[in-house]
Amino acid sequence: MPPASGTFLDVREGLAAPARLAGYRYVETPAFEDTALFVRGVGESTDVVSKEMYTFDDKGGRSLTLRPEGTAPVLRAVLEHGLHRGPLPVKLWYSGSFYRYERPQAGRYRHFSQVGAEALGVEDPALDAELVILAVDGFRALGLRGFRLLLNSLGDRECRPAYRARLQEFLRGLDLDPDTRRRVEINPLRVLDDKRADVQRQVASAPLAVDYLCEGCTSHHEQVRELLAAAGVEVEETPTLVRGLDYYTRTTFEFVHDGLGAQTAIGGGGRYDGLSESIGGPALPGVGWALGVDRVVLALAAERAAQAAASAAEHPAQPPTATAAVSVFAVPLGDEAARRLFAAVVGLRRRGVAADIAYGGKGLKGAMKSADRSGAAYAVVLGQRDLDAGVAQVKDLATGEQTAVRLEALVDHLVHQHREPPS
RNA sequence: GUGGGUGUAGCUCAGCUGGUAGAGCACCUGGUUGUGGUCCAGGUGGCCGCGGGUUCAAGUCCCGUCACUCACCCCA
Repeated sequence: MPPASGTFLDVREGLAAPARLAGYRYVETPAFEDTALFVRGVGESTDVVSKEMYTFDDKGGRSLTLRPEGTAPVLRAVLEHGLHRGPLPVKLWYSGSFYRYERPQAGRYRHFSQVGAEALGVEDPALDAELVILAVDGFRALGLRGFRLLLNSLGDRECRPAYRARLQEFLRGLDLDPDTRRRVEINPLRVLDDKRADVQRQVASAPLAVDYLCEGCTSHHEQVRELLAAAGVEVEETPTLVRGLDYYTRTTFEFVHDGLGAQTAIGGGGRYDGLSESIGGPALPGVGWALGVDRVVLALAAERAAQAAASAAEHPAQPPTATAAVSVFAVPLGDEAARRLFAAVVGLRRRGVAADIAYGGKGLKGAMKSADRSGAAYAVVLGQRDLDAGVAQVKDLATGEQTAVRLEALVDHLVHQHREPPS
């Protein structure tokens, strides 16, 4: 709801802007997909698939699922429409709502919003680096400061099996609860990601993926790091970083922030070279990220609150800032004036000037109050007296200064004023 | 799926050991028959989340239920 929705929109556009500049093109996929896409793509052993999906049967008996993430749908759409047969890489971005059936809490909603970007068809570490840089630039452009980038490599189909077996062996020797023991068998890497202190203590000495990477993965990871360093992006190597979706290989990263309550991630992603095959497509490497719009909004709010608290210590409380929705607000007195000003407002809008008018035959005082609340720079008052004189009163709401402007020249005058706003 | 907290005016909240609903802000009107912000006066606005129970009497006590919220697991 406004006014927060304004920030929401800014964040959504701010996160997408760098990707657009980098040649990513917009893709829009359906809000729901065949359930099997997520089961096979995201992975049956993940929490997302095993307990967090909004799944239902449609009237034709098909099992559908409200999308819990964006990568599998984008890849599905690319394969279905043959974009991977055109020039590579295929670079796409998206923005929209995603759904996960979980108990909501601060920063975690059942219906949330993400902006995502994917680069498909080329296995080049420069794409991994490009994407990370685009996300960092998006955050920075929005004014976000207190975020960190965690980076890891999970290996590929060549080296991951050996690591997985070694890790499994280690985890089986620990004292873990039944749920976690089950996870050791299905998806051992994710046990490393457990936040609980006693689990963390036990896995502190676990074997790490970095130590088991094959030559190809080591080289890929090294190149990503070098490119990020060259771009001035600070990285925290985090060997225990494992993401909750099964399709990641090699590069894995997460952006974290402290202002989200119990949540920390404001975005994440990585490489997913096997995903295409697992959903029945050809071999098609890919890398991408998803950034949480709601979470970035919260992170920005947390930073602003911290800043306000800091400056409140030095300065007295500042008045709430009115959001300027329009720059001109028309105040008509009587039917004839209302017709004339309505036409003027329409004319202003058509020439790119944000304008509004008092509706409902409000009295002068009430209409002026509306003008004030609207945040407009100018009010235009028109009554019978002015009509008789062939003018309208243009009032600068900041200074209170008021000048008569001939009616024929009113729109031109305001357009001009709008381009050269009062100091 | 598990645990805690909260549901009263548009918003933020008060309402004591049960006695029939309040404040501030917002909104509207007037003070000013053609001028906003400040000030003053007045006004609109409540199935007290919903259902049941106890009682002469329930916003208040009891049971159930729903919603919201925070946290766990996990994730954006």
